[in-house]
Parts: sequence; structure tokens; C-alpha cells
Amino acid sequence: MPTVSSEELAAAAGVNSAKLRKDFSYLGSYGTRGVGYDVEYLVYQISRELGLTQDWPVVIVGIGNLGAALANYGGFASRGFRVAALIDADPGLSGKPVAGIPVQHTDELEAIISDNGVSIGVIATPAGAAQQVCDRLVAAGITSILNFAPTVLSVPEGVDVRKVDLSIELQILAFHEQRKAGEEPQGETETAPPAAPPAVAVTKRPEAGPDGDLPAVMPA
Amino acid sequence: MPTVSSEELAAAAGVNSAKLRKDFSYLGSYGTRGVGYDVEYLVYQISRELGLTQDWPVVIVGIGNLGAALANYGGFASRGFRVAALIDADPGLSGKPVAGIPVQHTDELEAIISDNGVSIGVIATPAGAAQQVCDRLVAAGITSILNFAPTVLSVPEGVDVRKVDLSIELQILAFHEQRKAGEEPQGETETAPPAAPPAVAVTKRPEAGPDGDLPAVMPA
DNA sequence: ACATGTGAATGCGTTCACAGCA
DNA sequence: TGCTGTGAACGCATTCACATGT
Repeated sequence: MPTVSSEELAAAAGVNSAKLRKDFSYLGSYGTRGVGYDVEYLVYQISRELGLTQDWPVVIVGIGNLGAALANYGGFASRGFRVAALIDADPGLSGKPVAGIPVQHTDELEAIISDNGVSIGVIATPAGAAQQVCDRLVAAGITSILNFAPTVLSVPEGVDVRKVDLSIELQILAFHEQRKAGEEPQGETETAPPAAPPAVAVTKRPEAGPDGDLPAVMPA
Repeated sequence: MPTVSSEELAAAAGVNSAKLRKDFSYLGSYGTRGVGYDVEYLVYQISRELGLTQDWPVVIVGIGNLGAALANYGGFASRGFRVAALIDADPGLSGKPVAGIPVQHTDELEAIISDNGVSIGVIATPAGAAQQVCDRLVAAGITSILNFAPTVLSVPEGVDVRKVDLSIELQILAFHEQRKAGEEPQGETETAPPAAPPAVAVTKRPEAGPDGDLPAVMPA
């Protein structure tokens, strides 16, 4: 299949074809009127725009189960990410290979980042160590951090942090699951509600859409 | 601090206070004019709405590094999730405790789900096993699946699937990182762009897809 | 003839601003 | 006086509809 139309792509993605065309148009005019989009060319242009054609060295700090899982994750390499180093505070792990990469001690952190020109760090440490590790990463020149630790990290201006909470997706599923069960057959392990201080009328909430995520209050 | 104002909560979350009040209003009128929101009461109401007050037994299938990391993840218990069982196809793991829970063999899958009234399953298997595991989970009565395997699962109507791609967040960071660097100093491991477009067209299968949250690409 | 690219119309979520109540 | 709750205003994203180009 050398070319695709916006109609086909939209159907495959479950979106409106006009939206797809308008989005593509922000990247440039890569389609051909009367024909469609050249698949290979389009893939390249989108990949480039998303930064997938660049080589991104990353370091993973905290080689526990999660760190090891990340180190072994095949999806990284195919998206242009290269695990430049694995770092852990446990001296017992030093030198031991995980996913074919020898673990290095935290002492080497600054040198590793500097030597490899790493700008993205992944924190998979326990919550208690996260901020400390974060500070060192930032001081060493890291400007983007992916945080798996259940802590909110504070970083200086100019440093991006994204927090991954592994339980959020479960919460979303549970939220929908709760709705499937209907609002009546509740017989569950409920905790007792605190006595209502503001004992007032409760307005009925409007029905949320069938699709969609949690009703969100998102931070900046 | 027994009460909070929408202003305080909004500042803490980095959002507009009006948005926060409006969002809360969809849940009911839980605030007190002139005073604010009673913290304990508010927490309970939000928790209940999100389904956090219920006990959700979950099974984790595939006890590799990621499965073990999930089993050990403390955030689950505090959000109302209870790991009812760990399941793996490797007989060598059977009976071996992970996070204090003995791993059970895949043969027991149906019985475990049925006996514990589990409705949410987590798949942390290799990609190759995911669909098969998924089919068995669904047949056993599971109606919500959290998929960590890098595969798109197909499920019957009425079953929710959420896919977690551990590299997506990294992609988002890399995307921003690319922008920070400016569009000029590119000197990187770039692959060569494909040339021009040929012609022809085919049809593809329609399918709705819940999205993650890649940043929007705005006009230059 | 056919599909892109885009100005215009539309819809919806966010923000403003203030009435209402403790 | 102080803060909630909410109708109305606003702005952005999506969708429509068709001019444009192959």
C-alpha cells in the first residue's frame, strides 16, 4: 500500500478525516490532491517531527524490578532511545549486567551523564531517594526527567518532569468498572463515609460521555 | 487544616480556581460558602466517585520484572486495589513468593478469577502471550484489562482494555527536548528521508482507539 | 474525478464575574 | 466579609464545506 487517503487513516484511527488533514497540514503539505499521502514519506515526516529519528541516550537510575523491566523493554530502541547506562546505589549490583548492560554505581552518575551527553533521565528508585537523585541529575545537566517514583519532584525552571503513576490506569479501569456495575448493586467493601458537616442538597451530576478518561483536574 | 478553599487547591494543583469549583460542582455541592471545602468530607466524596472506596481484587499475569514491580508497587493497596493472585506460565515460579504472594500457574487462571470474583486483570507477559492470556481472562469473566504488553489486544464488546506503553512518556520528553535544542543544531543520528510519492490506494479496517497524550503539534 | 488544504461555522471546555449564602 | 456555585462570555479545537490542485 504505497498511499493512503485521510479518509482511510481517519477510519483506522477512529477520528474525523478533516481533523487528520488539518493536523497533518501543520507539519506541511505532504499529501497529493486527488491521490492521498505517500505512506513511507508521511511516516518519515511524522517520525522526524516527533523526534523519533534522533538518537536519545537515556540513563535509568534505580535498578530494582521496575528499572530492570525498563532496561529490558524492547520498545525503547525502536523509538530512538538508547539506554546509555544503568545506575544504582547498591554496590552489590555494580558491574552486574542487566539487559546486557553493566550496572554502575551512583558515584559515577555525573561522569556518565557528562561523558555520554545524556539529556534524559529515568528515575525508578524508591520514593525516598527520588528527589535526591533528581537533584543530582539536574546538576549534572539533565533537562528531562521521567519519574516512576511515587513522589512529586521539584525541579528548577527549564527542566521537564513527567510522572508515571502505574496505578492511574487501574483507577481508570475501576472507574468504568464501577459504572458497568450500575449505581445500585453496591454490596461491596465500602468504608463508612464521614458524617457530612455541610449537610445540604446534592445536585445530580450530568452524565459523562461513554468514551473518555477520568474527569480530570490536571496540573500544568 | 480542616478546610480548604478552591483558591488554595487550585494553586496547589496549578489550575484555575473556577475550573476546580465547577468540576467539584458536578459531584454535588460539597463546599460551604464563605468557608471552603471540608477536607475529610471532600476526600471521601471524590474517592467514592472515583471508585477508590471499593475493594478491587486484581490478578497480575506474567511475573517477570514488570509483573514483580507491579506486585511490589505500594500505590495499589492505597488506592483500593488488592492483588488477589500472581499468575505465570513458568512452572518453576509456581509457589515462589513475590511481594509476599505465591505465584500460581496459568492452569489455575480460571479458578482463581472465579473464586475471587476478580473483574480486573493486568497483563505483563511478553507480547507473544498477551492475546492468548487476554482471551482466557475474558472467557473467565474479566471485564477490564490493563495491558503492558506491546500488542494491541482484541476483545469482545463490553470489555475495557487500556494499554500502557512505557516509551510514550519518553517520547513526549524527547519531543520537548528536541524543541529546547532549537531547530538548528541538529547534527544527530538522522536517517535519510525517503523521496517522492507513487500512487494506488487500498482499504483499511476501522477501529476506535483511546489515545495517550502526546503533545499537539502547533503551527510554526 | 478525486482527495487535499483551509476559511468559516460549530461545539465545547475554560474562565470571568457576580449572585447567593454562611 | 468571604468563598462557593453558576450563568454568561470567551477562546480554542473540531468539524463542515468547498475552493484548489493533480
